[in-house]
Amino acid sequence: MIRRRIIELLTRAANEAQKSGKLPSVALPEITIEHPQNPEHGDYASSFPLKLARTIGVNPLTIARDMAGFITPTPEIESITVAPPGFINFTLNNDWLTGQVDAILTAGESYGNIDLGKGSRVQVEFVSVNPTGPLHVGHGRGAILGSTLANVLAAAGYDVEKEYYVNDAGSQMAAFYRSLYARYQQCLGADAEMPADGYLGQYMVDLAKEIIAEQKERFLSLPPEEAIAKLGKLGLDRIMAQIRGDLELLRVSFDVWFSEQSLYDNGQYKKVMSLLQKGGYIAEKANATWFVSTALGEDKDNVVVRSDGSPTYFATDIAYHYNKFIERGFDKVINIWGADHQGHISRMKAVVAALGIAPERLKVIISQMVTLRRGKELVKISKRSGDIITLREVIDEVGADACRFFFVSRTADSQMDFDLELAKKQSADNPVYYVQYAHARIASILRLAEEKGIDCADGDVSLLTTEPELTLIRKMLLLPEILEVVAFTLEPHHLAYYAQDLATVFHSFYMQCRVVTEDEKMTKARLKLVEAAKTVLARTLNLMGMNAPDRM
RNA sequence: GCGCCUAUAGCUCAGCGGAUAGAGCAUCGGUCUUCGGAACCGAGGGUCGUGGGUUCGAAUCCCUCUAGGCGCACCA
Repeated sequence: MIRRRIIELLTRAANEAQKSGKLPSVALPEITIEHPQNPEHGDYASSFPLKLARTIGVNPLTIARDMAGFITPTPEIESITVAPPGFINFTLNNDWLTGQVDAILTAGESYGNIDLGKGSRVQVEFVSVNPTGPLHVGHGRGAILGSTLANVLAAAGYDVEKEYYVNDAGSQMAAFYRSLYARYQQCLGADAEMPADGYLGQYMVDLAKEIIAEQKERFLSLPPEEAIAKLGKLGLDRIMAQIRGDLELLRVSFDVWFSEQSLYDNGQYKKVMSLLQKGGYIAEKANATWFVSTALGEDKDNVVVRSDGSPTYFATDIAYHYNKFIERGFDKVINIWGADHQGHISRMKAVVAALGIAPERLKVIISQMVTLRRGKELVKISKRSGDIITLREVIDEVGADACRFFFVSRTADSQMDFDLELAKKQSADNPVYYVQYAHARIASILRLAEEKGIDCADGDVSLLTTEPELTLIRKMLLLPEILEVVAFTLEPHHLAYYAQDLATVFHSFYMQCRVVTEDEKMTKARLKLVEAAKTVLARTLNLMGMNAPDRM
């Protein structure tokens, strides 16, 4: 990656300058470069001399000049200039730039890949919704965030596993089972009351009816406890199938579906509890068992086992993270949670620390709330109240591509409105079509060339010298940098902005440069360029889990 | 009361401590009509919520305040 190359050159120059005595031997600040907004300042610029000036008290412009003298010329770089008050600017060489078109074509679908992760193992756990009902838009946001992030991390050289944690144990599931039993009885004309903490949505009635259609009234005669258990299992399977189906529609897939219950069945829960006990992190208070978070700087302790003997959600999450880090040995674990889990972060970090794991290895991304609207009308999303618009309905209305793009283009930490009316009405203006259109346009050009029997394999890319052509190449070269940023910050929205930028630059090129003309040599060169652009666009769309259509 | 998130153009949002704060939509005005017009080019529009501070330099970092959201369970 050219960005890395330039940073290396600067680092070496700084070291050489120190050796020669032009710069004092002090600890150097980190060398950073950026893309100047003004093209006259080149492709890359470093303000390193300005930063160093502070610590050593030398005129930044002098530092810049001294350092520039130590930068060894390379084929990639056309010129290195020094600009006040102390910038070092780099301009890329045109021959090198055009040569990158061939490089992109050679790389093909792997173009953009970098080796940031060096094969280290990362788990991305996301969605992990309790199987008590259908998914809603908020879950969709987490799903798209997680799957896009996983795609990018894989491209950045990490060994990625995607996981869905199935909460098939615990009190909320118990409430779900009891609700299902009540609806089942009611649908068969029996007298039954919904539990106070029950799930009141219409989908529970539908679920009961589905089960009745298949299983008839056979559970009616069983003792309630047994009926609840058996019905519950059937209900759980059906809801999980529905969730999987919804996620598939969004092109979200998982490598592992991890069962909460298995933590008990496999003894992980017991193991981790005795570990924490030995570490002195467990205390008995008021008839319950507590994790002593206060020993690790937390505000308060947290219950792990209730006074009735049942473990809390926090208890299984402790076992789960023990399993992730210790049993399965992930180097890094990324959890994507909804905003309502914010308060859970610090105590989970405390747990991880108590298990002797560096807390930085656990990254939690909080995706803020999505409010759903139809025009001005707010639609409440609550599984219990029952008045829900499901994720599936939203996908049906706006389509998976638009849905994905819409969610991925906003940072996780700001709340967003999802206006169904607007999403539908403006779907033709949706940026997703703008980007996909660029791809389809290129495909169309390539079809034309094929019809004419033009083979561009021997095309000479050095003919690509005009501004629109070089601008397009420059933009294509940014993809690896974008992947680096996304993998580092865990903020996939940069990808969506890049996709739009790339499409814009292509459309602009298209307007100014005709590809297929009487000029055979130029035609072949531009066909190569356009094919490379198609490669980069497709890769970008695919990383976002979107289609790159040849026709629309 | 405490913790976390947010506040940037009319609207929806980008913005990595750096050189003139950007994009889409909307508005206004152009291009064009031989590779797909679902396109391109241009213009207007901003005291970056408030008030301080750090810095050669702050939308960006620190503090105050205001407004909105989410948490602060022996729910998950």
